[in-house]
Amino acid sequence: MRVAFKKLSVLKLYELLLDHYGFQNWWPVTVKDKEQQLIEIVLGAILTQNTAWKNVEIVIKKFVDSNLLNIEKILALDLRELSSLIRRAGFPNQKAATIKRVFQFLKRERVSKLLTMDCDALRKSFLNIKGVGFETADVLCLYAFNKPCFVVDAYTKRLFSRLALFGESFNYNSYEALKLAVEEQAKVFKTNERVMFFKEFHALIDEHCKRTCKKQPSCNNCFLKHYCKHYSKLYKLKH
DNA sequence: CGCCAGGGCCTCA
DNA sequence: TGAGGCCATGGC
Repeated sequence: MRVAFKKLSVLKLYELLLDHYGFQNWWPVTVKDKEQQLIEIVLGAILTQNTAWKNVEIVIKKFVDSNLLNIEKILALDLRELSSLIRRAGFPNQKAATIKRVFQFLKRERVSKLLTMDCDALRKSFLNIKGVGFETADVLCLYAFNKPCFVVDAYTKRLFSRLALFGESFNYNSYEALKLAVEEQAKVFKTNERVMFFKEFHALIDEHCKRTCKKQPSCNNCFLKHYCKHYSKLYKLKH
């Protein structure tokens, strides 16, 4: 017996995920005010670094309840206060320092100006901030500043690698290579559609990996198994 | 109790 | 330039 292994394209994968899980509407925010939403997203992006979102939510709620979603108010906290406030999200010392640096940057450069910048320039300026790596920079560009910017994370690497989405010799460990490959495929969209596509695609990938394509994957229940190189290899081993 | 979570930095080869 | 140690807390 052979497994029917069908190769997926990026856009086909997106369609399948969207059909299966529905619209995710990321990034999740809890406040209504647009300026505060941007601050909530920036905070969440830093707090969620290698941390379960559940813990981030609890910390964000503290900021909301204390009316702290404000650049000046966050900058007015000293490092020790900030660190203790975010303790539950892990790495409190590192993240407190990063939050300070990012909000100092937002204050100095002005959010209104940053919103008018193109994605590449904005991304580069975020990457200059210590504590902001590729993923966080891309999350800020895409979700906080609505720039057309695909976010790669550990889930993306894992899923694409298992699917062999770009073939078996592709370097799925390379952040930039994965990002560029997806952005290349997204050129068929207009800018606004592209932003929405990147937001949803990233959210859907994370949803699928949390539920099914875990470190120890639940391949038997996976609706993508017939498209998956990983599953087809498992299947061959068993038969 | 051990593993892992919506990473990033530093070091060292 | 990539692998490995470290940062910290909480859920399961």
